[in-house]
Amino acid sequence: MKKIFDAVLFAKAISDDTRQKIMNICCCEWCSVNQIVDKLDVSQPTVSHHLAVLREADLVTLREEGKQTFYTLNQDRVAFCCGQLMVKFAPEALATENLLKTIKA
Amino acid sequence: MKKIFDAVLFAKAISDDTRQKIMNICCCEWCSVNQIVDKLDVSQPTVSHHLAVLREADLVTLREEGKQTFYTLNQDRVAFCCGQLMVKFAPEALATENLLKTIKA
DNA sequence: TTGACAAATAGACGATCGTCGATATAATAA
DNA sequence: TTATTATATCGACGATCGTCTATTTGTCAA
Repeated sequence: MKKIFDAVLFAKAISDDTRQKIMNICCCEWCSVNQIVDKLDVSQPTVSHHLAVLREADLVTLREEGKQTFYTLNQDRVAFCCGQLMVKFAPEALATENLLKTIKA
Repeated sequence: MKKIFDAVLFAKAISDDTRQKIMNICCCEWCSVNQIVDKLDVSQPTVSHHLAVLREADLVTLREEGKQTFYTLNQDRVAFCCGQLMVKFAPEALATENLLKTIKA
């Protein structure tokens, strides 16, 4: 369980096209590994590998159910990481100030 | 001039430790290449290479002055890209809704 | 014009990464 | 039990990446 924010780890986790496709697929719903495989042009081991990377960055949540494992994107974590990026690399941008306001409010 | 947002290109650009260090160094000020080199433990060509990557993603702005070239982080671009990431990968998160509100306002 | 300095580019090398097929693990069904 | 299905792990391979040294390009000063 790595709660702490690591900007490089987060960036690396989302810096691959296949991984971003997986993130989109299970963005707003729970998907089994095979369901994800069916929607992509890569092998099942490749999908499992990418899910492991996303898991490592706490970007997906999983739920085991019998033989199957269902994944869904951890949207709150994504939003949190993006917010941290903004604070770190865009401290003077308007959008960042607004973001901080809504957090404090 | 690539104004369009490419989530993978952005993620790849910021997914390296040295590059993030450079981003921090020239976050809120203009720095020459040598000034950046002096604050890091890598060679000048390496810094130039990383600056080219950041330039490719429109994450830095440069100003040439005589022999020197000054770089500064494009904070607005960083904020924009992070916002796009949130819209794409955290559409249902509260922080994203707030972000969109402040943009429309 | 020559020399010094700043930055970019070229080419090479090792490390990391994305992908695969093969296999292991684990749960269910027959 | 045995067979089947779902997923994870292993080991290998080629591609990409980060770094270096050497060199080039461009600017200014003597």
